[in-house]
Amino acid sequence: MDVRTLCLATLTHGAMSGYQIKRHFEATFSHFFGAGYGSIYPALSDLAAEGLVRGEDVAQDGKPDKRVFHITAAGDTRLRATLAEEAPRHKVRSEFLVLMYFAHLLDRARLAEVLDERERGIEIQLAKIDEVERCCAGPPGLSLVAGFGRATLETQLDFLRRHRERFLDATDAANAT
Amino acid sequence: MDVRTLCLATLTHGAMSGYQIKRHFEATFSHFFGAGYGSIYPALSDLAAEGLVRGEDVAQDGKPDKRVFHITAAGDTRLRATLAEEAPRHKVRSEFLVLMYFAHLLDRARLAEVLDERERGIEIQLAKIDEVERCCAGPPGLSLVAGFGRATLETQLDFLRRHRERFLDATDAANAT
DNA sequence: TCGCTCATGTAACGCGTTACATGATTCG
DNA sequence: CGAATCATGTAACGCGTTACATGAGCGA
Repeated sequence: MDVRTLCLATLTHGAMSGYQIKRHFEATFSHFFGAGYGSIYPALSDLAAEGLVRGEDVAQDGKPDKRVFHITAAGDTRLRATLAEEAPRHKVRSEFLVLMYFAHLLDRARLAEVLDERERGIEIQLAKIDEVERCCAGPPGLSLVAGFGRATLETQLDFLRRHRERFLDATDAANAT
Repeated sequence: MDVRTLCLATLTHGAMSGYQIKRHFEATFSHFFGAGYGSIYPALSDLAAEGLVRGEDVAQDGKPDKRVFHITAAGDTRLRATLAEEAPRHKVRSEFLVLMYFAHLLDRARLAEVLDERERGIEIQLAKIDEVERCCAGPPGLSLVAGFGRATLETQLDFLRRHRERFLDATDAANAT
């Protein structure tokens, strides 16, 4: 599944501009999917060229014009077909865990720094999840996905905190700073 | 951090061929990092060209020759410098969660299928983690990373099982099959 | 004999990331 | 006055994924 499909799906919530879609991505599923303008704008152009979405320029006062896209009937049909066929993947690519695996090649201060950074990252994502659940309406899947993310992140944060000393000691065995 | 660095780091465990490195990746951290031959072999060639590793052809009986690589002093220096500087990322890209978020666009049978598949995937990864912890020696980071992975995956599996009905019902609200 | 494992690579392709380019308005 | 927000895009680059090409043993 690519950014194109995700944009198409997002537009089932209502008409939006590329900028708004990006904001929505960040607020709603930044913890499991990321996309930048460099992916979103071209995706929207492609979708429009295929007739799956249609865009209209809207003038705003005090703000730049925006191009608001809405999904077409053809787009809806295509979207459902795509979601029904595609085998969904779940990929994790953690350079953080690679570093933890090779902790014995790091010094203690560096390890502590990396650990702190990861904890902060998790906390930020948890805060975003709390916020989106509190303030925004969404499809039924929203609370499920938020719950999944919260459970995952809380478990990881808890693990990092409880084993902090073990992590830091992984460095001392082979590497006396 | 790219596959090059990961290969370099892996060679600190001892000399290995590209094929063996791939096997090692799969056994040890398939749950948080993936790499195919198309990345590994070129990475090894590059590293050799830079003098960070050195490879020797070894004849085997009953099996094809292999090119065994070992890390050089320059490689070790570069590796430690790289690991000390780089800001490690932790990325998740889950098409599965995207699908769950848009569950209302799916029918119940499809949702059940997707859920089952994800559960199976998690079970496979958990089995791999158990195996690598039982049978293989490794650096101190191994048990930490394995524990992190197990905690994460068990939480997710538990969440999927406990909320299965809620997931399946997310489809019925808007979409009576 | 069929298919799997061991073994090494290349080449094209797809896709996302990053940087760049531009510009009005609002808030501190 | 400077920074942030709103707003849209392009272009190059990097990197991983996939498919392809080849080939000898071994176990069912």
